[in-house]
Amino acid sequence: MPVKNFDSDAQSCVHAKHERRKDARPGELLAAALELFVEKGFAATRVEEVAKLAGVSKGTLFIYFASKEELFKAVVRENISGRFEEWNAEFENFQGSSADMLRYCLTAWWEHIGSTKASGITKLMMSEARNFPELATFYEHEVIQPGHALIGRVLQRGVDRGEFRAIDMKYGVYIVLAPMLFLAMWKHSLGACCDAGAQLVPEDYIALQAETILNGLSIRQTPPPLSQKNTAS
Amino acid sequence: MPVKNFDSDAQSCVHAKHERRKDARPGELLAAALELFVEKGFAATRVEEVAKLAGVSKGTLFIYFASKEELFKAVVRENISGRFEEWNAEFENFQGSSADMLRYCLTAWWEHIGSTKASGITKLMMSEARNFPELATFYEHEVIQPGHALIGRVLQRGVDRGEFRAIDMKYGVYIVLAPMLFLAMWKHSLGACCDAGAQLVPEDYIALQAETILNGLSIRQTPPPLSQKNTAS
Amino acid sequence: MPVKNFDSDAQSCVHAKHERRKDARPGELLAAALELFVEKGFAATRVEEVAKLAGVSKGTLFIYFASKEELFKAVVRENISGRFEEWNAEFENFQGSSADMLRYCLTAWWEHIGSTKASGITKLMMSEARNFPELATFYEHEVIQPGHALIGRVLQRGVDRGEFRAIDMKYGVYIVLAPMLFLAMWKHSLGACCDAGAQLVPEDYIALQAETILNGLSIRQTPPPLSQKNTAS
Amino acid sequence: MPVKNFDSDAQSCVHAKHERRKDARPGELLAAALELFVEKGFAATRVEEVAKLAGVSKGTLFIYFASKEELFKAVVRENISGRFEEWNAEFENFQGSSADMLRYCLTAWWEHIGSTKASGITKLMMSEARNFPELATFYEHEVIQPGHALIGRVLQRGVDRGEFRAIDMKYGVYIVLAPMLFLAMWKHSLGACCDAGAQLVPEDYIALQAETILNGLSIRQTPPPLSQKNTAS
DNA sequence: CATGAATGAGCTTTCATTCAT
DNA sequence: GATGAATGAAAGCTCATTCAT
Repeated sequence: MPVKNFDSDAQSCVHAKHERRKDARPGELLAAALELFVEKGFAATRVEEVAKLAGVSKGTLFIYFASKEELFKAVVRENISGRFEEWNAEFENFQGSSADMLRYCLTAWWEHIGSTKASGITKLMMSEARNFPELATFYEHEVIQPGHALIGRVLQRGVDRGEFRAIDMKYGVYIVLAPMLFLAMWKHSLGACCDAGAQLVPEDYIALQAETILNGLSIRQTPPPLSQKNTAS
Repeated sequence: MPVKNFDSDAQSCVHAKHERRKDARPGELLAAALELFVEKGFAATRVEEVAKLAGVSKGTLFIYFASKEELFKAVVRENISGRFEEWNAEFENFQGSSADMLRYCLTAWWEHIGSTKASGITKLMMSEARNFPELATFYEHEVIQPGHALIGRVLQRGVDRGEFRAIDMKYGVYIVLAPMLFLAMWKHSLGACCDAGAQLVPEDYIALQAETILNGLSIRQTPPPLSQKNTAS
Repeated sequence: MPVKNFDSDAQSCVHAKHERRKDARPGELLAAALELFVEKGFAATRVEEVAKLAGVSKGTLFIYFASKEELFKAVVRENISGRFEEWNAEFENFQGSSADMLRYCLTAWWEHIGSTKASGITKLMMSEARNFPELATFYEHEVIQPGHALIGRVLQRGVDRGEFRAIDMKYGVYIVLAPMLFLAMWKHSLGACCDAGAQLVPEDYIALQAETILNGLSIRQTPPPLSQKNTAS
Repeated sequence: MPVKNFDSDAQSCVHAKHERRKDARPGELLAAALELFVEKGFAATRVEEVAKLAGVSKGTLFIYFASKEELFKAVVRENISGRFEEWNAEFENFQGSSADMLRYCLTAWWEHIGSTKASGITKLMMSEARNFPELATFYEHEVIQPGHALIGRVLQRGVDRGEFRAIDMKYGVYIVLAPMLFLAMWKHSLGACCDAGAQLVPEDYIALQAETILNGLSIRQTPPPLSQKNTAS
């Protein structure tokens, strides 16, 4: 994830009062801001805390970001750099069953997004979208639409190849997305501070979701009987 | 809605016009606070706005709630009042297939929680849990654990009756919960302010999730082949 | 002067912490702001000082004025309330020589403007006009133009009646205005802090200016010889 | 202009291109500072702007001036360098009528001070005198007292030679000074940003002031009758 | 010497909280 | 009880000043 580029070994050197590290600063600040914004929310995070976590003074932050709001926008943008081009290419080249493709999607998502700080953006957007409509629009174009499109293509491939049952794709994508996005949010909220969450192993969560989804998408020999309200006595 | 509990008997007192609904104040404040906290988050909501929305002055709010934090806690507590006793009773009395039971769960959840303001609590907890650990614990005991237990019983009933395949219940409950909780959060965040979200019809979303989950939990005649990494050429 | 309306006996009562004097506040704040802005300039005056001088807290100031800049604008506007209507009426009704009229102008100006806090506005505008173009335009319309017009009428009356010699009125008005405005500015700057200024008695200053101006405007029997450069002695 | 004194011999040093004019730096900084201080006032001028206008970095400014205040003081001191010795010499040598002498004073003042950046000092002192008492005292000794003395001598010469009427010199000097100093201030404040000011031609302004002052100082054949309040015409 | 990244005191502004009415 | 004027701690942001390079 982009943020990682910057953290590297910032801690390893002794900082003098006026050490110049101009090109490293923005990344360090963005990483610090991401962490705190995700943890405490935008409004409850003080710029001084961000600066402190990045190892600089309050004033320095404002050299690189004109305002707290600009910092927020930069955090979101920084962590959304188009990964979709790469993923779409992977989709084109994938050889294998659609079930495998879907499993790969989920695993890769966890590996590259879910388990990294980038997953914090999901929680951040959910928490702050309504306070930053401009960012919400940006996020919709940069993440939601490409994401839906990609998952839609994966599912459609399965349908086209007779591997998945036909579904309304508009809602179908959420079969895959909802469990993953919930995981991302859970991880950064209750999962980070309550017992129930502490015990959840993401890989196991994903494994069960994957098999259930695949089973759910499969074409059954005998469909389950349509239910009538409180049918059986 | 839980909040209503508070106002409910407010009508019964007959005073002069100007003093009417005096004991309804806390309920009105809680409703206003829920709405604004959900929309803007705790920190970004001003108590004056809450008071205004409730039709009282800022000072009045502090007569009923010692601080903004106490107001927040009251909002959460008030809106997760134990409905589980009732629901557990429904579970005991339910006559019908486990598939129907699960469908009923999802439908009832939407009707009583998802579509009401109470769903905002889910978003609130996700956004603020880490700032209110005490509340997170409370929420875990009052909502998460009973919720998991209830869903767990529903699924276990299906397994026990040979209707659902056996799964690790610790993760199994999320098969049902994740799509619903994601819907609740989405509705109050991006869904409330971006195009993609505007077009989502919750009932249709839930219907597809329900059938997919049931299909996913079903015992298949022929299980899908275990996948090897990039099996087919 | 408008400002005076407010100072009255503010000091005479004992202030409790939360005493309510809502309608008196703006005036007290404007008076305090005028004093400090004139003394130290806009930028060098801190809002907290203004509040303190007005006997309120920092926060209170912002209840009445949205920003420091709005406070500044209000100070200027407050002290410019149209006195010109009244003065123009006086002009119409004046019975007497134009010399007397001019003397009366200067005396009245000192009495109602020059000697009061309102004269500080002159210094304030001179110091800050270029930082507040919007206010400069406002001041031009509300003060400069009516002022020039009024003085112009007074002088023109004298010319028309054969009392004053004919002059280009565009520059003529400054014969009267310059000495008065200089006095106002001097009084609030060097005059307030240096020995030379301390000894200047405004009434005497004005008396001499008046007689010299009148003499200067008079129609001489024998005009002074046109000078050639460095005429022989 | 005084500032030039500083640069003057800067051309004589022959270095490499990049090092050229090294010793001109302070002069360039002072010129830049004068311009900005006059335009925006001391407090509202940022040292970075001054440095930029002088073509150097912020840090460089502090090599030459210990603080912003010191820079301000240097600007004032630099621009009021004693021209009075020269002017007093001119006074001694002047051959001609006192009227001519006075006309020459006004013309020369405009030429050497009024029309140059040095006139900005007048505005600067008026605006900031009370924030810099030390400078005010300095200014009083270096400018005000010599200036008053010089003008006083000119007027006294006229009186002594029977050319001007006798006046109290303490106030008499302002007959000459007030219109000129007002012009200087006007030019750098409202005159620089409002329509009324834009149309004022200084030479014409001075010409009319000169003739009116001379007329006003002249000994009249028939003095104007002492006015009684509202005397009938 | 010159630079400009970094600092942090200081200022404007906000807003939860108080309390006289 | 209800009000809303008043408070002041706290937060965002600025900018004179420093100093390693």
